[in-house]
Amino acid sequence: MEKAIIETSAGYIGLGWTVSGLVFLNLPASTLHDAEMEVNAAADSLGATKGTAKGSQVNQFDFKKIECELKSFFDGKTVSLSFPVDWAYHTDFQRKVLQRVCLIPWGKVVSYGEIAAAIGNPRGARAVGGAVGSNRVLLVVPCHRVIAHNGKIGGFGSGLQWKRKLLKLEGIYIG
DNA sequence: CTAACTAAACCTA
DNA sequence: TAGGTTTAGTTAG
Repeated sequence: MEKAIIETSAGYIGLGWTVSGLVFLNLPASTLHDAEMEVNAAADSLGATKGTAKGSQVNQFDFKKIECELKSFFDGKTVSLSFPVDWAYHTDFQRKVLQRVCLIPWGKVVSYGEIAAAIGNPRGARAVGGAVGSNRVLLVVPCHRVIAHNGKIGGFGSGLQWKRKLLKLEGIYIG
């Protein structure tokens, strides 16, 4: 697995990917050191820290593009952030949910229940909550655009303040 | 209309 | 089996 860190106006973003696509993408950390720690922790938890050969030509992944879009995103610009993802570390159900979440356009929000209905489980809203909570590819899979059915913000594993901040970047205000 | 509480529903470890 | 980024229904104020 390849690893890298991208600097944006909001901080240092760590990410990891394979030939198949992105494996994880963290939220901005305030220091380069923190970002490195997070990247290593993420890679470790996936048990894929070994064999990070730098020599292998794994540039099917458009690094330049994601770097540009991430910087733009935190500068408040509208970007698609649609990149290939390596779903190998997710469950089938989680993949279904997350791929559906990927379809939510910039600046829009959807409820957990709507996602559940869209994948054929009208009563599985809570399961959807668990699935988006397992999302390792933040921003690329815009799980922050999934909120509760009554317009409330719902939850966010990495900290609710982040969810608010991300939505604010897209012009959405809650609470 | 809001707040509080309950039950139902579904996936993951 | 417990618990999570839920939701719909009921009841009280």
